[in-house]
Amino acid sequence: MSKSESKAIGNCPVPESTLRRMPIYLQYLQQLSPQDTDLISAATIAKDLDFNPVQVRKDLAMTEASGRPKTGYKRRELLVAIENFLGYNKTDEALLVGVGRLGQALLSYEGFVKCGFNIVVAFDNDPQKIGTAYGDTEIMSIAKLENLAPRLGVKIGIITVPGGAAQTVADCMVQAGIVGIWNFTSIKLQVPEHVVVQDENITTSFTVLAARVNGMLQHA
Amino acid sequence: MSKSESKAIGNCPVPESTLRRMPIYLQYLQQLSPQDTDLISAATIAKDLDFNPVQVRKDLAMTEASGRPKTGYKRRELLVAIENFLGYNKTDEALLVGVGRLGQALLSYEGFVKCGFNIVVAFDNDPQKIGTAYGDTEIMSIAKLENLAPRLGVKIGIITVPGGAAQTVADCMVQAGIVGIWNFTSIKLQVPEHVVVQDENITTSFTVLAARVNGMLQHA
DNA sequence: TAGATTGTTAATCGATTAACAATC
DNA sequence: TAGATTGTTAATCGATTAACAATC
Repeated sequence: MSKSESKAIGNCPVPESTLRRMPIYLQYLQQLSPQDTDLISAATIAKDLDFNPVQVRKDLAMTEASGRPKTGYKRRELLVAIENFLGYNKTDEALLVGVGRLGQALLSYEGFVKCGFNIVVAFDNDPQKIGTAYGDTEIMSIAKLENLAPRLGVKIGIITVPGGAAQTVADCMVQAGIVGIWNFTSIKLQVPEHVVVQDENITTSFTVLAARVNGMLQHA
Repeated sequence: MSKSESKAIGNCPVPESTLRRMPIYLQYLQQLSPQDTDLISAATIAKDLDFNPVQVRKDLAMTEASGRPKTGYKRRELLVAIENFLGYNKTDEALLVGVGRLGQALLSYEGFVKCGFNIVVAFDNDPQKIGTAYGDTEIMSIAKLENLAPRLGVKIGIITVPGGAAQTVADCMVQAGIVGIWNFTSIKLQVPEHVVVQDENITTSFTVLAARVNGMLQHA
C-alpha cells in the first residue's frame, strides 16, 4: 500500500486544520511520561493542549483508533494510529537545493526521521561544496539534478537558495519530475498545475507573531 | 506612535488569514518590474496570485490605501500602506537563544530588515561560541540573558535550542520580561497567560506538504 | 445500575464568495 | 455618457462548538 492509498484517502478528505493538529497530538502523547496512565481521555488531552474536547474527539475519529466510553483511548494505540494516519511509517524521499545555513540546518535536523522524511541528496553551485557530503548526504552540482532525480524517483524538492535563483531551481525541479516543492524563499513560484508548492515564509511567521504580541489579532 | 498603536488597532481586529496574505501582496507589488504600470487593479492582483478579487479588495481595504473606481490602486501608495499596516516601518527587537545551524541561519537572514525585525543579541551555552560574534550579533552566555534582556527592553525571544532545553530557556525568557516567544522546537511550552508563543514546527509543515502531494487534503 | 466518556447530529461562528450599489 | 472598478451588504461555505444519544 503506497502512501497515496493510506487510510485517509478512502474516507472523506481531511481538513488542513485537522491535519495540522495531528502532529501536536502525537508530540503530546509521546512526551507523556511512562508513569502516566495507559489510558487517556479526550478531555485530558484538550485541557493540556488548550483545545476544545469535541474537536479532539472529532480529530481523533479520523484515525483508525477508537476510544471506549468511560475509559478513553489507549495511549499507545492512539499514538500508532496517528502515525499511520500521517503516513509517518512510510518513507518520503526528497532532494534539497541550496546548502547554505538553512539548507544545512534542514540536512542536520534529526526530527525528520520520526515522520518518515529523508533527504537523499543535496545540490549546490559552489565548487567548494560540490563533491563533499553533509552528514550522510552527498552534495552534487545542480547540473546533475535533472538527470539524477528521475532515476532516484524523488518526488519532493526543497528550495533553500537565495530568492533570485528560486524560479530557475523550481523550473529545473519540475523538469526532473518533482511534484511537491517546499519553498523557503519569499518568491512566488510559477509552476504547472500538477505541482504542489508549499511556501515556508519566515517573514510571514514573524509578522503574525509581532501582530499577536501587539494585540492586533482577533482571537489572540 | 508605538507599534501597538498603529493603524490596525483602532479599527476592528485583523483576521489572521488576512494578515497572512498581506506579506504576499507586498512581495507581489515589490517584484513587479518598474516598467509595469503605476496603477494596479484588484482583479490583476487576484489573477496573478490565484486569489478571489473580492478577497483582495477586502484585505486591502484594511490598510490606509484606497483604490479609485475605473483605475485601481496606485502601486507605490498601496505598497507603503501595506508596510505601514504591518508595522514594517517600526523596529521590533529580539534576542535569540541557541546558535546552532538554524540559529545561524536566522541570524544571517537578510530579509528581516525589510520587515523591521532586528535580532540584537544571541545566547548559547557553548564556551567556544560565547564571546564571539555572528555577523553583527554578539553571542553571550545564557547566564546573562535574565539580566540583559530587561535592560535592553527586548520583548521577543527566539528559541532555536534542542527540544530538551526549550522549556528551561522559555522560563528564563519569561523571567526576563519577554512577552513573545518564537519557538522553533516541537516542544509545547508552558508559559503564563500574558506570554504569546508562536510555534514554528517544521515537521508539521512537512506533514502538510506530504498530505497535499498525496492528495489527502480537501481543497488541494 | 449509575456515571463517565465517546461519537454524532445540530447550532454557531467566522471567513470566503457573490451580488450590487457607488463612483470615477 | 457608458463602462470599469471599487467597496459594501448579503449569501454561502466550512470549521468550531454545543447538545445529546449511544455505550461501556
